[in-house]
Parts: sequence; structure tokens; C-alpha cells
Amino acid sequence: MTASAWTDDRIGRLKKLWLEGQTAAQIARDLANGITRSAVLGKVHRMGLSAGRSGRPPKRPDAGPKPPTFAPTRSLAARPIDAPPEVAKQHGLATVLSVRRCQCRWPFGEPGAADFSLCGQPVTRGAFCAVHAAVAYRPAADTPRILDRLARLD
DNA sequence: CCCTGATTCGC
DNA sequence: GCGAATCAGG
Repeated sequence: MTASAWTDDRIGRLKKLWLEGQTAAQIARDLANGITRSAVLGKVHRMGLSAGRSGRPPKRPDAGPKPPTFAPTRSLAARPIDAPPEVAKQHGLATVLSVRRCQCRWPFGEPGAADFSLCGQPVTRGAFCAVHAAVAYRPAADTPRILDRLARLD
């Protein structure tokens, strides 16, 4: 046979079984002839029988327009690190991926959030710029007395 | 991991 | 129109 041609009898069988509540895989097994459950599903959906079964919100993984003919006459440089005019939220000049050793790694925002960033100012001490090092490396404001004790023990 | 149906997209 | 691939759940 020329393989998959949805003959009337097969469509009838499909419809019958589907309306009986058979699963797509079962129907596919039943019809055999190289009919896969995908084929069954496709046909079922095409016939409009799918309505009512399960409710999955439509999702668009793609549908993107193709830019094969897109002519980048002039390369618009990908935006480098630039001073954003935004005042909305404080964020840094660097990202986790872009930050260099010489850049302050003080975090801005919630790690994992889309806008999470790092300060990015020149490092002055350790991993941070002057401002943040002052916070990060602040000596214990409240020196534990126990240290004093230990210091004086002998 | 097995299964289910739903949806998309190249053919 | 077809169905594999992919997706979102169970």
C-alpha cells in the first residue's frame, strides 16, 4: 500500500475509537499500518475532534519571522557596557558572565533574577571597589570581647 | 521514565 | 493534508 492514506474506513475507525475514549496510542496500535500515535493525534486534531480533551493553553515556541534576507548594511554594534539612563533600579555595570577580575563584584538585585548584576567599578580591595569594600571589609564594629580576652591571656 | 493529548511547522 | 518533533502535564 502507498502507506498512510487516511481512507474513509480508517477515518471511521479512528473516529469511532477516539470517541469511545481510546487513547491515541491505542488507536495507532489498532490501526497499525505504520500509523503512529502522532499521526493519530494529528489527524484527530485536524478533524477537530480534539476539542474538549484536555485544556492546554496555546504556546508559541517559535512562529518567529525569518530574517534570511536581513541585510545588515551596517553593523550595529551590540550594546557594550553603557551607562543606562535608568534610575528605576540600581544595577551594576557587569554581569556574572562579563565581570572581570578588576571589576567590583558587589551584587545588585536578587541572584537569579533577570536583572541581577554586579557593580563593575574598578576593584580597590579584594573583590570590591572602594565603596563596597568599605562595607564588605568593615572591621567588626563590635569587637567581641572574647578576642580581647584571648589577646590578653598570656 | 513511562504515559497522555496539544500544537507547531516543514514537507 | 500529513506526521514528526516538541511541548506541557500526569
